[in-house]
Amino acid sequence: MSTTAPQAPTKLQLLELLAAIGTAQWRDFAAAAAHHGLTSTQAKVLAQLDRPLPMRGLAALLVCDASNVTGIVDRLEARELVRREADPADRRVKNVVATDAGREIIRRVREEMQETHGALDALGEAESATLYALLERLRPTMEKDA
Amino acid sequence: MSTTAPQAPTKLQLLELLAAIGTAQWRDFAAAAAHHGLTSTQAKVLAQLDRPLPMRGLAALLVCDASNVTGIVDRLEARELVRREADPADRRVKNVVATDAGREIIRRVREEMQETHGALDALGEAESATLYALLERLRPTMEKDA
DNA sequence: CGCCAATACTTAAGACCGTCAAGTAAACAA
DNA sequence: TTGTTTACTTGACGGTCTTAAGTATTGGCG
Repeated sequence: MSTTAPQAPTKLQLLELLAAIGTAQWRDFAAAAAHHGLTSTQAKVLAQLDRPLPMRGLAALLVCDASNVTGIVDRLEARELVRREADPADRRVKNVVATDAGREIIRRVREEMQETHGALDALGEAESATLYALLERLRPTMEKDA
Repeated sequence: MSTTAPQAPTKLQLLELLAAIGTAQWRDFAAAAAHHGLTSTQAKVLAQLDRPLPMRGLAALLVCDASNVTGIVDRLEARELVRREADPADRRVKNVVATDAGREIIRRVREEMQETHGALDALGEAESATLYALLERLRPTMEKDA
């Protein structure tokens, strides 16, 4: 009953494995960020800023209170990694934009991550594709809130 | 060129997907913990206490400084979810033990997690097995530190 | 044995993250 | 205009985490 197919794991085992992978990934991210003097939260914010985003939008992406974002952006702005720009259409809104320095630093963090996670290189192309497809199926359900 | 096999994802795509899944999982865990008045850190500690562990051991598992553990255990102990017991063999050591209440509360958190992540139920048995095997292969490399 | 280094834990100070409650300013609608 | 909603900030408070210093115990070594 188990020639080619691996043993079927219990749901709990799978859950725990997923958690282990998740925390390992998070630790690597935090380490890479720290290496550049950023907290993981700061790096996470910077990672969203491919395009300008209002404070409110950032809060939504981070799933946290808007007042929290104020402080994080304050600290990033103090280091010139980010800029607040007035929105011409609505003067209540402040759009957060990554500076060149900001883009550069997050690029490096990602690079370092990618380097570290060369772990993925251990997978062949077919395996990568399979993993990707499976995770892609999990995603929508997991990102719905409880 | 894509009859049965899915498209091969770039390493970056896979990395981002893995991150997305990781943070979704973490959010669910935090939410379940909060539902029982625990921070995610506290829940994480409680989750380790299947068996008694010295403070030092906890710090190692959490990959953080020992002084940090003192505070976390203080708060858990104040709520009677955990107890410090003197180690008979080495009087410097304090073993942390989950109380019945502690075991019960973490059981419920897990249950709620498992409930939420009924997302995994969407996978068939064979798919679960494949996913498990793939993640299991990633694990050792990812858990090595940078 | 007596001394000294290593180990386990705690304490205190300081930074950051996160929440809630309250406040300001602008937009918008009746 | 008046009142409501929306975007953001501020302040207070608790939790997490680090670093540096301090206490107690262990264990090695002359």
